[in-house]
Amino acid sequence: MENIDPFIENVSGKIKLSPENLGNLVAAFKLIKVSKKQFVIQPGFIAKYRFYILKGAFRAYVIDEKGNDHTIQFAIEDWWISDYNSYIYQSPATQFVVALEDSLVLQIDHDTEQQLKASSHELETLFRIMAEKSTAFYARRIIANLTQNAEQRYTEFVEKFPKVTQRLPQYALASYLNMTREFLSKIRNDKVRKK
Amino acid sequence: MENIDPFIENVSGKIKLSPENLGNLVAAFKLIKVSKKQFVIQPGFIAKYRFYILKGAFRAYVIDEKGNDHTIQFAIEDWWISDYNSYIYQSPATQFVVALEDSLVLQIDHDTEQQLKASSHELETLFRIMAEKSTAFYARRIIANLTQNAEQRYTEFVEKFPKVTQRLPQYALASYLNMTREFLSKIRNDKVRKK
DNA sequence: AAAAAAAGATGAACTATCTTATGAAATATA
DNA sequence: TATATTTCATAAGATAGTTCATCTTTTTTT
Repeated sequence: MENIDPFIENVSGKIKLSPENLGNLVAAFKLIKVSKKQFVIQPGFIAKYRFYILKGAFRAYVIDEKGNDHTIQFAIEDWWISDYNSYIYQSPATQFVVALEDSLVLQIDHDTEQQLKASSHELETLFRIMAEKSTAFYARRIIANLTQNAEQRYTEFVEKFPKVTQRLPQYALASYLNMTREFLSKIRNDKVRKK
Repeated sequence: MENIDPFIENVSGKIKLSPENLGNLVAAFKLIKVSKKQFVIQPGFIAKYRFYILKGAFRAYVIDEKGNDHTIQFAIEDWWISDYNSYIYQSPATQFVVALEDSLVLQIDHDTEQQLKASSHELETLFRIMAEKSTAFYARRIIANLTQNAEQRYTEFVEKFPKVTQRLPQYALASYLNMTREFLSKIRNDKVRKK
């Protein structure tokens, strides 16, 4: 069996669960191997699961009319990922979610999550806290997009998520930061020259 | 006493509460009059409250280094507003939240909300649902910003929120849509000419 | 109702970022 | 390990969106 300690720690950092609730929570997740380039969510299909990453890296993105892709979310170890509009409303996804590396994830399906939340106040609280943190995280991203120029967004991202930066293809990071890959390439090079 | 039926309906649309919980919920809110141009949240201070708007309109915004302001959120009747990073983490706000009209709001403070959520599984569920919806809403805004150009963002906003559009100063809408007031003015005028 | 202040329109000059194209480097695959 | 594929770098030309400055209209204040 795989080591799920990081998951336990992640959850415990949000709320202290009773042994029973923790047991039920863990039991609700299924351990899944996802190989590189494999999709776990695709547009048109309902996102049945949300994923906790034990090992590996994922990218969620949409493709616009012109065929350009735009990264909505990254996730490496100890992050969660899904297409939340699809998952929460159980409506067709608009995003692709793909593994960037051979990965190992804990998967929970929407129905099971609902039962879990209904079964225990404590577990409901856990998911409430997770949702609140997501809201706050997205709000910060919106503010960054509104107030910063391309170079500032890049610099801030690297500072905040150095580990993520190293494992991402540059074109994916560029599309997350709302700029072209060419422009990100230029920014990085200008930075090096300045030094 | 003011009519709070819209609030009851808003909550009931998210979850069916027991009479007792509904009573406790309502009791936790305080009815407040806010006059036009009055601030309910300011940078540097902790956002102690979140607000439900019974009547009126609000705008949340940040001011960047250059002195330009950027609208993070609007709210009219039956919307919630706060600086969520500040409210959730009880850390200093970065946003201003100001009344655009003479308004009437229901206000709940952070401590009371925590007690409420702790006191009842059902109420915890309510706030979990609210947080999930906020997450999904913000995700859609991020996607719109990544995938659409200025005119498309404007057109979509007007379609989605016609009532909000009518009550907002144009400069505030421009800054929400991540463009200058001059450019929004041009877009609107180009649209009129096309017809 | 007049005066002052704020909001919106307009246009010309400017610039941050994009587009297109091409070659080099790195990575994946046969 | 050779070949194919993907990613990254670079640069010139194009453009969506900004900046600045002025004028008109609307709203607020006196």
